[in-house]
Amino acid sequence: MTRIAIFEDNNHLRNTLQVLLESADGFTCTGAYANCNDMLELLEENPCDTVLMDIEMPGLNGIEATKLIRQHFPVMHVLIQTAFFDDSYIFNAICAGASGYILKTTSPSGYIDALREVESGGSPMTPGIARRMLELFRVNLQPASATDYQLTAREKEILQMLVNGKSYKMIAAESNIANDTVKSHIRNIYAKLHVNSGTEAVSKAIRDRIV
Amino acid sequence: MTRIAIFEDNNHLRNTLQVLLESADGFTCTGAYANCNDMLELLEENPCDTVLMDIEMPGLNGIEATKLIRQHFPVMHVLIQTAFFDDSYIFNAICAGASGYILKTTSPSGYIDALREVESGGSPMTPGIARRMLELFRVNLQPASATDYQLTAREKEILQMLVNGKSYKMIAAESNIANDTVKSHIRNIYAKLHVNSGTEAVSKAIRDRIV
DNA sequence: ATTCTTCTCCCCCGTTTTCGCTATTTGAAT
DNA sequence: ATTCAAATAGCGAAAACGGGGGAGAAGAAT
Repeated sequence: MTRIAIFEDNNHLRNTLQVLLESADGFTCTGAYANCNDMLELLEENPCDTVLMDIEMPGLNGIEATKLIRQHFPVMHVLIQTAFFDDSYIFNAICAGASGYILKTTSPSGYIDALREVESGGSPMTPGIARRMLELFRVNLQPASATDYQLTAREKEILQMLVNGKSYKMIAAESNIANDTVKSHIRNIYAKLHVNSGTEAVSKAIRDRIV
Repeated sequence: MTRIAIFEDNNHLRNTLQVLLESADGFTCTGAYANCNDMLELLEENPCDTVLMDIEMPGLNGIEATKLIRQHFPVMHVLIQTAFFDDSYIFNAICAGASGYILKTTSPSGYIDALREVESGGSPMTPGIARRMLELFRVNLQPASATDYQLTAREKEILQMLVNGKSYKMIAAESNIANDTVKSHIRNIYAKLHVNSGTEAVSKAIRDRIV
C-alpha cells in the first residue's frame, strides 16, 4: 500500500485527488492539505511515501516545500503537479529534488500511473515537460562551442591555473618555467581572449567553458 | 504518416523493428541500416521525421551520429535506444540533441508509444532513465548552496563588477565612491571568501554561484 | 631550405592590487 | 542612550600585474 499526501490549495482538485487515491488499487491517502503551514509536522505525524505537491500555493510555495521535504525526509518522493508550463518552475523544481513533474491537465489514470512510476524508481513527466527539461539541460551544460579562442595547450594549462587562483609565481613554480615566461603566455592569452586583466580572463574562461 | 529510419547493428532487432513499424498504424519505415556509414547521404535521399538510433554500433557510434543528424537536419528527431543504462551515455546523448531515450527492454507497443510521443513534441524516456537524468541535472546545476559567505548587498555588487572585469577605478567611478572605499570592500570580500586575489574571488564567485 | 608557430626567457617601466592600520558617519537594533 | 554592523575614506609600503619591446631554440609545415 503506497501512502500519498496531497498539498493543493484548490479545494475541488484536492478533494477529487483524494477520492481518486482512495478508490485506486494499492494507494492510500494519508492527508490532503490546502497549504504548507506545519507541513513538516504533518508529515512527521502522518508519514507517507510520496507527496503530490502543487507549486502555486499561498504561503510557502511548492518548490520551497519540496526542498524542505527532501532535507528532512530524504527517502520521501515529491511529485510536482502544476497548472503552468514555465521553465524556471521546471528548473527549480528539479533542483529542489522533485522526482517527477506533471501538469494538471493529466487524466486521473495518468495521475495514478505517475504515482506508480515514482514508487518504482521512475520519474514521470508530462511529455512536453520532458522535452523542455532536455533543452534546459542542453542549454546549461552544453559547451558554448561556438567560441574557439585558438588557445594552445600550454596556454590552456596556464589559464586553468589562473582560474584556480594561482599567482604568476605559483604558476611559474608548478610549471617549472620562468616568471617572465608565464607573463608572456598570459599576455598572449589576454590578446586571444580580448581581455586585459586576470579577473576578466577567469570570468570569460569559466563562462565560455574553456576550462 | 510518420516516417522512421532505423540504425541498429543487431540484425534480428533491426528486422523486428522494421516489421513492427510497417504494421503499426501511422508509421512507415524509410530505411533500416546496420551502421552509420553514409548516414547523411542515406537520410538525404530518404528523408524521415524521426530516427531510431542505437548507441553501440561499429564505426560511428549513435551519439556522434546524433550530433551529425542534428547539425544537418535540425528538424529531424532522434530517439535513442540502447541496451545499457550508463550515465555518460545519457549525458552525452542529451547534449548531442536526442529527443528521447529508451532502453531496448521496452515492449513493442512501448516503442510505438515512444515514437508517437516524439512526433507530438514530447520526450519519452524509460522511467529509470528519467530519474537518472534528473539526478544528473541536479548534480551538474545545483548550487553548492551550503556555502553562504555572508556578503552584504554592497559587497555582492562590487564582487559582481569584479567578475565583469572592472578595475578598482572603474568600480569606484560607477559606484560613486572613492578608490579607497572599493579597496576596503574588496578586502572584506576576500576575507569572507577566504581568498587573496581577484582571480580567486572571481572563480569562487562564479563556481559557487554567488553571482 | 625556409617559414611559421610555440615555448621559452629577458629588460624596462608604470600601474594596479593587496595588505597592514586607522577612522568617521549612518542607520538599525537593543 | 548605547551598541553594532555596514559603508565610507584615508595613508603607506610591498608585491603583483600589464604592456611595450626583443630574441633564441625546437619542431612542424611548406
